[in-house]
Amino acid sequence: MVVKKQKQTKQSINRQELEARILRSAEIVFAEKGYNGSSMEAIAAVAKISKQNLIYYFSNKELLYKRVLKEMLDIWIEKLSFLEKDGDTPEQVIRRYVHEKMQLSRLYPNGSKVFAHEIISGAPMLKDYLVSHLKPQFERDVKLVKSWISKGLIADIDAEHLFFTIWAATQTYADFSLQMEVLLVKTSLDEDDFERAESAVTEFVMRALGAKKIN
Amino acid sequence: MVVKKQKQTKQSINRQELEARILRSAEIVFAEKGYNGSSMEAIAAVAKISKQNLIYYFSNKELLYKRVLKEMLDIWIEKLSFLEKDGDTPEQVIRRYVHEKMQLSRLYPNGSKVFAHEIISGAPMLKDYLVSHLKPQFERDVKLVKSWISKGLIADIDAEHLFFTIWAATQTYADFSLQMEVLLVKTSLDEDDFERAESAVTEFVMRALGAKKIN
DNA sequence: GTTATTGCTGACCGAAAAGACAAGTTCAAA
DNA sequence: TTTGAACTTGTCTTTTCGGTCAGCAATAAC
Repeated sequence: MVVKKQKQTKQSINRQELEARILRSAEIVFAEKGYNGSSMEAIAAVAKISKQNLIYYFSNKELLYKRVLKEMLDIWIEKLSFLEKDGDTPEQVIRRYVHEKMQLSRLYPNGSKVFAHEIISGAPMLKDYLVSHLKPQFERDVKLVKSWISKGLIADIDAEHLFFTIWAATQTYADFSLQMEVLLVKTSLDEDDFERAESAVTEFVMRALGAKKIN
Repeated sequence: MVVKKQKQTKQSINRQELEARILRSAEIVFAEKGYNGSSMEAIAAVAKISKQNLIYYFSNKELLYKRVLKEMLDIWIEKLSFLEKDGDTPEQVIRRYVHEKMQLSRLYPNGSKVFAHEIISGAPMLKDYLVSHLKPQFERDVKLVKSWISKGLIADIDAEHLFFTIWAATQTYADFSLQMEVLLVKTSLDEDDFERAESAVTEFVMRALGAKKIN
């Protein structure tokens, strides 16, 4: 792809920084309030600019929302490519997959929540993207898992539902973190919690694959 | 508890029916739009009554929302008591637990979604309920699982995170059903899908517990 | 049948929010 | 230093929404 070389003026730098700050702010508000519950005013307040200025950068709410969603999804698609490196065993591939997904829950909890709100709501703004981007990757990954099964490398499990379970089990640490905080009596999930979570989920998945040795 | 005997007039019967219809309608709308995105007008439209009449039955939106949430949670708490019946093995208890949870996802997808929206949003109206009702049950259930571990009845797994994983893996079939429909190229998840899902999840959990035989 | 209670509706209000618009300010290039 | 573009803000309009209120209609109690 050709990227137009842009002169870096004081303005253009400010612009980039401010856009990024707006997107982060929007993510926070959308995660907490959903699309309808979030006002441009509230987002502007978090970004510490006026509402009118926010509208100058993102001319309307829907556009801003879609940008937030798309940023999250692009990161996911990128990080979760289920590629086999040479010499990797299925176990290694899946282990890395779970690790990456868990990282994403930890690093981008707000984006994850925005996505969750959107899917639960019937994905009015996202369905096309799911079909065009997520589905091909899903189908490729399922095919790979099935080939492992037919080669006898892993147990004969339900490949599609394996993915659903991995996604659910990892994403829950972003979306439902509040429930866990209440149950574990913590104000927020810390690094240790995520480590425990990751090793619990990893072990869970490894056993599902029929791995002989766990550690 | 003493229940006051109420005369069953034509009016009181209608009232009960209409209240129930309103609650079902509210559940549908809240599931799709979340609290903020749902208008009383929209709920009234689904229930096929006027907005004013809706307000006559439920004097404000917050109250209606809390009723919807509470109904769902009461059902969950009731169905998901992790009680050992005499002679049950841990495997049987957990198998039944997964089965019940899966049933709830199938039978009450809308209530589940309302709950999910609420938790993701930081549970502004639910935190107290979680602490007072869900937490004690969780702690009791975790204790039981840990006792099984110490008796060597099941593998040495992380009890807390086992629950988180089971909840996530089962609830995802209600909350994220749209994503699955897209990926599996279906208009809705049918009975077969739920059966496949349940047996996949059950098998995963059973393996995690270290069960020797799967089928 | 008369009265009291319950159920229901149309008209209205105030608050919040999206966005348009115009005016002013800062900055970079000539 | 001037000029035009990029940036910022205050004001205003329109729409949506939660909720009130007065009055009408149906039903139950006597």
